[in-house]
Amino acid sequence: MMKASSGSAAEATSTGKAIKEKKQPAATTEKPDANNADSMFGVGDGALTMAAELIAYDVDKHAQEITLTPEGRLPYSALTATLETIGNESKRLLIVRYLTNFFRVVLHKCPHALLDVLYLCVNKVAPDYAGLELGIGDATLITALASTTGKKESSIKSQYDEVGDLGLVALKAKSSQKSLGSFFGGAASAKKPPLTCHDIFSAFVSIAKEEGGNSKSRRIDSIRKMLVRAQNDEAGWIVRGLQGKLRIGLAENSVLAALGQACCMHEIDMRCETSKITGEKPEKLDTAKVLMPHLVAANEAIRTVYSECPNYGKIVDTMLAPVLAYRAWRDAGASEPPTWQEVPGGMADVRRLCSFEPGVPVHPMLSKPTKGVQEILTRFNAETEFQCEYKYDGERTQIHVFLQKRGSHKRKSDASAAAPAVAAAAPASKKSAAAGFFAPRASPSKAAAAAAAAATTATAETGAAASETETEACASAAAEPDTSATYERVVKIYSRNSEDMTTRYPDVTVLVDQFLPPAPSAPLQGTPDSYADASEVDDAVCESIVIDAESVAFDRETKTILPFQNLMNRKKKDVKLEDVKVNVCVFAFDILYYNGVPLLKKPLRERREILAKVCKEIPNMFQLSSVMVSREFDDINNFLNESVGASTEGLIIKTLDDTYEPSRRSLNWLKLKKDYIEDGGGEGGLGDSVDLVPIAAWHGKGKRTGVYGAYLLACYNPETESYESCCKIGTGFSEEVLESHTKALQETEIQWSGTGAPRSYLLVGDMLKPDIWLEPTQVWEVKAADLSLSPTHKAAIGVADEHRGVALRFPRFLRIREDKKPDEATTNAQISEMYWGQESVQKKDVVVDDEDDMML
DNA sequence: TTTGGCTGCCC
DNA sequence: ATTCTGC
DNA sequence: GCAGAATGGGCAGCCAAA
Repeated sequence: MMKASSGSAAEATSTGKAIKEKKQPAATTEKPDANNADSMFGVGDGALTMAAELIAYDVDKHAQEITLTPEGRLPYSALTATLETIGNESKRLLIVRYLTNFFRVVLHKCPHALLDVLYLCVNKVAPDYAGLELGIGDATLITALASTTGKKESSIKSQYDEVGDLGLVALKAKSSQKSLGSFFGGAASAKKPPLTCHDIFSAFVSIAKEEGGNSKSRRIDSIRKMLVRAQNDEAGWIVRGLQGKLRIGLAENSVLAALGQACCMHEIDMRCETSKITGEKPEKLDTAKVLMPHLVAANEAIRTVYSECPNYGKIVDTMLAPVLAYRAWRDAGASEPPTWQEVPGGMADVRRLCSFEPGVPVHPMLSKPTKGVQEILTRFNAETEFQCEYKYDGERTQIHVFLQKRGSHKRKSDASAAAPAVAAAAPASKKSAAAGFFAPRASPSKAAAAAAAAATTATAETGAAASETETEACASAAAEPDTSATYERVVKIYSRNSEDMTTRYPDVTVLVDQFLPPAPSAPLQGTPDSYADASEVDDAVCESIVIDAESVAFDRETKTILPFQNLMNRKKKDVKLEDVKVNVCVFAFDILYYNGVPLLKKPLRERREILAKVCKEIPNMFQLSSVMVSREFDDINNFLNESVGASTEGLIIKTLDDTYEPSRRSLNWLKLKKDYIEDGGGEGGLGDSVDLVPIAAWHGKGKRTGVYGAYLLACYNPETESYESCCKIGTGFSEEVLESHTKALQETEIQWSGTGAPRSYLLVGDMLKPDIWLEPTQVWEVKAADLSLSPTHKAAIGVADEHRGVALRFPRFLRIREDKKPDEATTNAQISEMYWGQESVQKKDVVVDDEDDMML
């Protein structure tokens, strides 16, 4: 697995293979599993095999093949070897199994490296809500590679175009330099100690934290240092890691599956090991059939935990607490009786200790597209009740409100790392603490305290960088009422991708006090674990709440919804209430938490009822989303039309009995937009379909290497007989179509090495720098959701707007219009009309209207 | 001081 | 965002 | 039907070059 290839060419090919290749149509022995989603969770056919293979895997043997550094660090090469193996595999079950077994080895050999490894696998540097990002893109990497190898940036770029993978470019550059015995990876580096996972992750974190003057060059220096120390194929993985995409068919969901299974297996292994000491007889889990339910449960647990507590540091600390306690006990010579089993944590406790709390964003429910009203009706049988709801075109906003001790703001790194230990020492039932009676605290034994310390140390060593910027959930303050303290209600706002947007919405933050019941002066006593129904919900006082909503740019004068673009014009950093120029109306559509009670497992029907009960609508500022319940085709169709008339995108369809548990199915809602509808008939407003001409192209990357990955499209201006750029397009192509387009259009390439467009009849903004230019020959039918005034594109410039052209939003390829010549493409005038014809765009100035008429 | 490239993050 | 693809 | 990986327009913020 870790065979070091000596030849540089072999190294290059090695990573090259990690790009998924098209599967040969050759006979496969394994039949495709129709129900593969389930087998991912360990329920299908392949799952038994998976379990059996996990049992058969000799963790200890593989652990011995890895040599830790003298400091006890895990070599980076151990990870890259696994990534390499995964990259050569396309079966998801196998990918997950490889990673699972690697995690098991890490847990066995070097548990404190798990967090580093996890972060490197998911290509993150901190939890999403911590607001720490690498700040490295392709351009920076190209500069870094050029400076490391002494090559020109243009040469790196053209190699990138050719091989479609910057990681591969790094490897090639390295090997060519190696033969010259210079810069990177020369003889000198052979003496250096190997890179460790900790080295790489720490470097990533420090790159992310770099800011201010010369920060770019400092980042590049860091990258160069890593690349110089890299051996074999490591440079490729470093580069891919910095790109933020490993591109080996392994992303967050698979990593979570592997984490769950690995922890499950490790606990089983550990129980076997310790049973010899304690004399206990562990449950036999040595057959696939017996093991499988445990794997399924572990999978489910980790998925749920991560969706409610998206913080790997906290999860790992919690999972490892008993393990580390055991090791501490074992390493201490086992003179005292074992108490590590009392340490809370591991699979048994992780759900409880890492559960949903205000202050940490939950993964939001998402929706998937449907083709029309009929599809919705056929999808739901007659018993399934559902609601239709406007789909507002704004920004997803998850609003958290919770009580916090005054002045306790954010906890610092030490508290963050220690959080699991603190949580562990707290009573299991929140209720007993909140009730204010004598809280039976499990007074932590010596070993438990030691374990807590060990867990903290592990994080401090390996994960401090990540933890430091993490904001802890502060709602736990409510569990320990402090009579001397005063409390304030804190508001946090998170985006669809769990980014902290609080500072962007001072207006929404202030709004909270207007639509919510007043805050209690101290934490509520005796809050229930759950509500039997909405009537039990206290709407007199609101201590805490989490609301799911869409914030939409709103004109309070005309009381109309403004286009998405207006919302994006708002300032984003350090926004003061007075700075707000573009007003917002918050359309709330769900409630996930109220006064200490999680509502995720309540059906939508009840959540909606509670939401309506506790939130007071403030017209044009805070409203509940428009909802309609009916299963009549005409009703739904009318509601869809009405929604479009109200400047929204369409409808979201939600079943009334479903819960809010994104770990189970994050795409449980359906969306219905006009432009999804496959009409067949005329274009008549059912989404915008236009016929445009490809006039330039870009080389594809990754799985599109070797074909053009994106094209520049233009509309036709009959007056000037020129083509005006309207959008780029990069989706809607099957692989076959990508091939044929490349083949056909390569013939029409215009040789050109100058700047700007090669022909006067190609009107394209300076910002766009296509790889190649094309003579206008084809017409493509393209679908879009919307049109917008563009800073980059030129379509209908001087017609739709004096200075700006029109561009398409969400463009996708439909088909070639064989029947049309380029000069029969959609015209600039038509594009202008379509732009101004949109509901959300009001033409206020009648004079402009007249001018348009005169021009025609 | 202004401009423009790059990046991340909304959709 | 949308779309395609392998499993 | 999931998960992953291709790709879109366009905004503010940041930093470096002009």
